[in-house]
Amino acid sequence: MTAPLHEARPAAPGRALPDTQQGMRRRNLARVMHTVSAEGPLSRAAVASRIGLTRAAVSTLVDELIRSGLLEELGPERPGRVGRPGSALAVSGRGPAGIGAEIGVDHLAVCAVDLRGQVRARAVRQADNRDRSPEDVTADVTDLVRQVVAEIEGEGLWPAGLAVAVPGLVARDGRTVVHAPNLGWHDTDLGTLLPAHLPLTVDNEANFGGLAELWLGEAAPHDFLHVSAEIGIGAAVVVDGRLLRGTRGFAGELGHVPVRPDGPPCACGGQGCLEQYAGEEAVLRAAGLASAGNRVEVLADRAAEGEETVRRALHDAGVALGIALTGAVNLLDPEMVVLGGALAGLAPWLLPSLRAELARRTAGPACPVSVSRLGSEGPLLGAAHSVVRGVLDDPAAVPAPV
Amino acid sequence: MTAPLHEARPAAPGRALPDTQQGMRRRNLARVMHTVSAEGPLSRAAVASRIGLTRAAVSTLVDELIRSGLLEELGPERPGRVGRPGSALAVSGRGPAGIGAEIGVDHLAVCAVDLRGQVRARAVRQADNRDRSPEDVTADVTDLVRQVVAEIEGEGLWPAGLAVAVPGLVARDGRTVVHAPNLGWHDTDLGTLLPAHLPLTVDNEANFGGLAELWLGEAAPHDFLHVSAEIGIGAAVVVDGRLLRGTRGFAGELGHVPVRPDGPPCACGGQGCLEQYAGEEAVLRAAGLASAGNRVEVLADRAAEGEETVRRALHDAGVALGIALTGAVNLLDPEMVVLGGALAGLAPWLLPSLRAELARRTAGPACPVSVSRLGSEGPLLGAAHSVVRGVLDDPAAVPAPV
DNA sequence: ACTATTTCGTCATGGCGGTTTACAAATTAG
DNA sequence: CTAATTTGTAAACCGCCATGACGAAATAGT
Repeated sequence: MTAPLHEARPAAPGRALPDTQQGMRRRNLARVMHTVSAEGPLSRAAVASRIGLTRAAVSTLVDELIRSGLLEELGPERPGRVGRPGSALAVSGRGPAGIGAEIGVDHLAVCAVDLRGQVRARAVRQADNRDRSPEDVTADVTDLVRQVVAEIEGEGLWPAGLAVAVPGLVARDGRTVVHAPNLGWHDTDLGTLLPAHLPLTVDNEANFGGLAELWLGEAAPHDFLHVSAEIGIGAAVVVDGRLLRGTRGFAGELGHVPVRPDGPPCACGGQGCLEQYAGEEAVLRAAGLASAGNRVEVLADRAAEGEETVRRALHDAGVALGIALTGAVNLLDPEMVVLGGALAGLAPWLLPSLRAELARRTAGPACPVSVSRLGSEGPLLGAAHSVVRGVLDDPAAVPAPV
Repeated sequence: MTAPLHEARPAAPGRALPDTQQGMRRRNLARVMHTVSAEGPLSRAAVASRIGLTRAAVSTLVDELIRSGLLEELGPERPGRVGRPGSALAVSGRGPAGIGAEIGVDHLAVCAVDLRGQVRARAVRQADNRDRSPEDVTADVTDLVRQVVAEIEGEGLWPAGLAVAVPGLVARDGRTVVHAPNLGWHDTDLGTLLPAHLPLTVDNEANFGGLAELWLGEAAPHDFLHVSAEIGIGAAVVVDGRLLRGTRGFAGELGHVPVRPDGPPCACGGQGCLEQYAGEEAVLRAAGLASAGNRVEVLADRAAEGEETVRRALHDAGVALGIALTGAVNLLDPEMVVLGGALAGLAPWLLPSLRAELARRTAGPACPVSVSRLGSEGPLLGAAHSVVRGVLDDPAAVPAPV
């Protein structure tokens, strides 16, 4: 069946379904799953009042979901209030699981997440993937996926799909890596390289990081800008709970927003792009650490040690980020800005100047800036969860356990 | 019933309706209306195949819509093909109409648009509204609305709602003008000042201009940035056919995107905002026309006459716009950028430098920039049409003709 | 001209989905 | 121990779309 499902862009549950009775049924199944998933164990009556259907209707929906193994009956609730206690329903800890994978420049990671959102298995492999061929790298990924799948199958779980986060631009087809400079990949169709028996989604790691923040973040606002800097500087734009992808899938390229129009030239053809001031390479150079193969982690260490050059470099990067974000905030009026990925670790030294710059340039209250607690785990978790969301969004489309 | 309807943000027809049979019916009514409205006269069978329902189902839907006066039967189609010819259905030229109003700094305008999208009546009043009290201005608007309504009532039309475009920031409640510098209005609730018997929507004129482009524009893409400059420089961000409003309703403030971070100070608290380079006042000053009460029209005249200072001023404004738009395009990856409002008239002198700047700073093909043919009519038409869209989006909610 | 074919619109029937109503079960309040 | 409250389910009902059959109105072929 490999129903197209979601393409990692759920959040508007099943709007594609036809407006027929069957479509209605499917949407209502989805609403039950979402409600139970989001608000913990709930009785049928509680679900009914939340989604606006009658108890009787919810009963039949729940029966169907229990029969397909997506929901579980936990037994009677603790009374507390007057009246017959309900029977608590929870999302099943067995059944379909989402497989997430991350292809980083120096590591590969795969994990499995069940419908409850728990990570049930993971596998990591350190390797310098710069300039390795896509074939080699995907072979390793396939290997890790196999390990993880074998591990969860012992626990009554089976893979419902695979989502892969890559450090680069991905076409809107959700399969093709258009350009991944740090890997040296161009127009690479991962659909032909990865296991064909699993529904596949490929997306930018910044996008998956943003989705992770949307689904798992503490503040978890509905409209925000998630900024991360692994390769270049990417932003995930979340509007009304949906990820903004852009016509070609290239939205969120914060790294090439002009900060000083007469600044140093950039590979993109422009001048004074944000990346020239706050990109990994630029900051390392400004901090005097460009020589060795140093990476972001080193910056945090040196800054913590109080090294003045490093602190100044990060301060300046914060200013540049503040300028670029002022533009973005004026354009999008988000609820907040979240710093994720490598930027989260550098936040203590970036935030003061960043916040100051943003506040200075804004009339009225400035847009709040917070730091993601997911850190570098974001993209991997977001990928795995996107598969899970796909199941919640259309439970009826889940293929049989076999 | 004054159902909340739409708040001028339709496009995702009726997603608010409950997933029950009645909601399904209402959504299907809406789909029939949209289809007939968008694709001209159509037979029941043609509608059925387009929206994926059976002919029988569409028949009952159409019957209901004809009974409520929203659809009309035009009679048998010209045969042409084999088989019995269908009976052409069209949106009714009588019935509910949308009333749009525009409050400009130097004029008021009101118009009525029928379900077919035709302008059926209009009324304009020239008046300098700077620093007139909201009470006085809205009294005039109410007067014009009354004129227009009287005019259309003779033709079997009746007003289904009023939408007002204002030159300023509007809160998300769709009634309150938070800040309209050129009018001198602050936190003004128009809901208490305008006729209470009509469902009211208030929005930024840039937003309505963008919606007009979406609904009436030639290219009519689904994802674009509509830039206009009446007061300040505003942009309407349209994503996936929906207007992006932002958390507080302040999205699209392109005028305060930093262009040169160390540039001249701006009233917003920032420095080097786009408005300091491409805003009306800035351009007039650079063109040496600041002294008199000159406005945008004068610029176009002088530029057409070949006046060098004016041309240089517009060239420079184009460069600044190009820089700001580079940031926006990188962030949003729109299908295109559309210049509207006063900018449309100045396009011949702005476009060359704007396009060059955008192309220079973009890797790969640059985002196309086009000029709206709606010009200064955009906001008014967008407002009126937003009411019409509201009717198409939920035909069942239309109150009785009385 | 006449028949076969195609397509349109409608009607009767049926299935499906949620609602309504009623009721037994399980708890608290008094 | 009774009254009140809440839960979950079953039976009857209603609304909505699908199905299948039909007459109507056009074309295509002989």
